This record gives sequence, structure tokens and C-alpha cells, in this order.
Amino acid sequence: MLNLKNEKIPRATIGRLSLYVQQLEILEQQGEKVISSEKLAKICGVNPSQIRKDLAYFGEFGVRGVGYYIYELKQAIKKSLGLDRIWKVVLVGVGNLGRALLRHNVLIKRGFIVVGAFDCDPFKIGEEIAGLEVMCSSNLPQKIKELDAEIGIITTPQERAQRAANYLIKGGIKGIVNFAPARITVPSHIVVEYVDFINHLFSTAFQISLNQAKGMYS
Amino acid sequence: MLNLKNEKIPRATIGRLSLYVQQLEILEQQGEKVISSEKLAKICGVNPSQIRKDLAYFGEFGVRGVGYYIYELKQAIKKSLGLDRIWKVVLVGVGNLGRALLRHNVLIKRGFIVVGAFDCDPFKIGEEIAGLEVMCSSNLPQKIKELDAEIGIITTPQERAQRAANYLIKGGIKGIVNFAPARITVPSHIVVEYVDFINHLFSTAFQISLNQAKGMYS
DNA sequence: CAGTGTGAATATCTTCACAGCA
DNA sequence: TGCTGTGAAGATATTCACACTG
Repeated sequence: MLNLKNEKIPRATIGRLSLYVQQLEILEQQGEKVISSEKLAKICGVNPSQIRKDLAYFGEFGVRGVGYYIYELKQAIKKSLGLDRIWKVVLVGVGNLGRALLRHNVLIKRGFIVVGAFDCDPFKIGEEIAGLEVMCSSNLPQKIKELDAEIGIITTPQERAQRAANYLIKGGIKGIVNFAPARITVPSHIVVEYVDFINHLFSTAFQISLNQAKGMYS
Repeated sequence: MLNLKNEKIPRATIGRLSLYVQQLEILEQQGEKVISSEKLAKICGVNPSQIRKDLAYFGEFGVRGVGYYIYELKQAIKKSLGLDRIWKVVLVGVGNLGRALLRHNVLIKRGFIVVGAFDCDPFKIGEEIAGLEVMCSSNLPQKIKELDAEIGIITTPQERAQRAANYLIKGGIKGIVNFAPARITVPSHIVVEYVDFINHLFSTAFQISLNQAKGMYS
């Protein structure tokens, strides 16, 4: 159950909370118990007030004069984001990227369990990857209900992304994370997030070009 | 060579330009020649003025009363971003994700050629993936120079990200795209971009939880 | 007294609205 | 006439600065 003040939360805040959770987990592993917004800010590369503001959307988790108890803060953030439970996910498109995600333990580590893998290529159907048998995409609508999945990950090529989305929608999916370089159209009650890592390469290349133009490497 | 007005470009603009390029390429494949900011906006899911403003940072590419010539616009954006050439990239960390990126043709399609793959695991060194022989990470500093790479992609586990970064820095890398869930410290003249797709899953889960709290599915 | 929580100030980003050009 | 390019307005996001508290 979400517990939040009835302000709306900036998109950017959500992205950072994810970062905080990850860094808090690392600190926890290192045996740290308490951290100040200033130190956490340094680790995350953001401004300390930013952190305090971000957290304030959800409640008061800190102790004045002390800081934040790491374990409690992590739990509080996860609860605030609705991450205090397992989310069932189906993945559509078992290419290189899809396989990597299926085998990547980061999903399960963060509470996302892939309960079904789908592809439309007959050569891939039946193959077993990371303990899952690849199923035919056209079974998606029915399987989503059977498997009780709420989130769909699309890792198809660009031209098949919309079709994958259509299957997911028909199955009653609640949210889609789209790794394909294509916009998709969905009913407004379905959440869509786009993951586009090429733009980070573009951005890096651009910034390097800027530095070069400034004569930084000459 | 970059050609831009000497304003500074919003970060968010760069991210969208990447999106425009991809959509323009799709339109081009579909045989379209001209497009208005309004139509492109609809395709990209943004506001038309946004597109015009984004483009205005780099010059005047449109024709009033007509729109934008797709091919010319795409070229102009790529040139503006410094993407009118091939960028040589090295990849460090040949796990599931690293392999997927090496085999993923999207990199080369966008002008990024991986010229070297590195790992510190003796079992992986020597293995051939996508035509590249995996080399020992400790050779990075020397190899980066030999191969003339400018961008490093880090796909190691979290705890080895900083070491990978150190090797890259020693080799004189100009930019780093870090897929590992860890912040890294680098000298200020080196560009760093973080790719964190877990945050999109977090964000999706959170928004679904919000919808549920609003009783949207009840 | 160290460090949170927060209103107020600033900076940044987005959208509007319309002048101006093909 | 239709659509771009752009200043001005509006909306968001970030940072500052300090009152407040354990």
C-alpha cells in the first residue's frame, strides 16, 4: 500500500529514488548503519537538499542531528514506491538483449521475476533460457492472465514492438517497459516507460565533441 | 565539426534529438520526404514547439509553410551532435549484458563500432564474441591507445565498475557509458553517462501502484 | 550542535502565441 | 496560406538558507 502525501511526485524524483535504494544497499553491505543527506548526496552525485526534498514527498524518515538509518530508509523508499513486494513480468522478444535480461540476475534481485518469455520465431519457441521455456507470442493474452503478470518488457526489433504491445494490452497488462527503439501506442490507463540506451551514447559523443570544440584535448 | 550557436544545450534536448533521429530514419524507410513539427511531435509523443525549439539550438533546418525535409534534417541533427562519423568504442565486462551489446547490431547501425572487448576473468579471455577476441582488462590502457578508442562502455558487475573506469581513464578515454549499477569517480574532463534500466522498472511499478491506489483497476 | 525538513529564491524546461517567411 | 522560429509566459525542478529538533 502506498503511503504518500497527496502532492504529485516529480518524475525525476522517482529516477533518483531508484539510485538511492541501490546506493543504500551497497552501504548496507559495507556494514554502515547511518548516513547523512550530505554523504549520500556525494555518493549519488546530487545535491543534499535534493535528497531531503525527494524523501519529503513520502514522509519524514530522518533524525535531526543524526541522519538516516540506512536499513529503515531503504525499506521506507521501497515501500513508498510499491517495491515491497515481488512484481511478475513477462518478456517479449528473445533476441540478444532479451536473453541478457532473462539471465541477468539484477531483475530478480530488485524484485522483478520474469514468469514468461515469448517470441514469434518458431526456431526460438520451445528453447529454454534461464529456466523458462520460450512460448509463442500469440499466446500472450491468455498466458498473461494465467501467469498473473502485471508488467511486460518488450525487447523485440523496432518493427515488431507495436504488435508485442498489442498482445500485452489484450492480456490486460498494467505496465510496459519498452526497450525497442520505437514509440508504441497504448490505452491511457497503461503505464509505458521507454529505455533507450543509444541516447546515452549519442549524448556522450556529443559532449566529447563539445569538449573537442573547446580545445580541451589539443 | 560542431556547428552551434553558443548557447548551452539542455540535457533533455539531447535525449530527444536521439529520438528524432530514430523516428526520422523510420519515416525515411517508409518513403516519406517531408514532415511538419506537428506530425513528428505526434510520433515522438512530445509537443510541436518542443521540437522546433530543440532544433533551433543548432540552426534553422525547416522551410516555413512546408516543414522539414526528412533526410536533410536527420543529417543536420547527426552533424550537430557530432554523429556524422564513426565512434570507436571499447567494452569492459563480458557478462550477459556485455555479450548482448557486442552482438546487438544497434550500436554499429548508429555509428558506434566496438573495437575491443575486455574482461578480467581468465575463462573469458581469448573467447571470441561477435568477431572480437576478449582481452585482459589490465591491457586496457595500452590497447585503448592502439585501437584509438574514445568511448568506453562498462558492463561489469557493480563492484568492478570503478576499476574498469580506472583502466579506461589511464588509457586516455574521453567518455564512459556506465551500465553497472554504481557511481564512478572520474576526472572532470571525462564525460560519464549512466544507463540504469532498473529505474524504469521501478518507475513502472510505482505508477501502477499509484493507479491501483486510485482504484483504476477495481 | 549537527543535520533534517521546508518555504522562498533561483534556475531550468516546456508551452503558448504570434510575427514573419516560403 | 501553412508552418517555422522565437520571445514571453507559465510550469517544473533545483538549490539556498535557516528555523527547528533530537
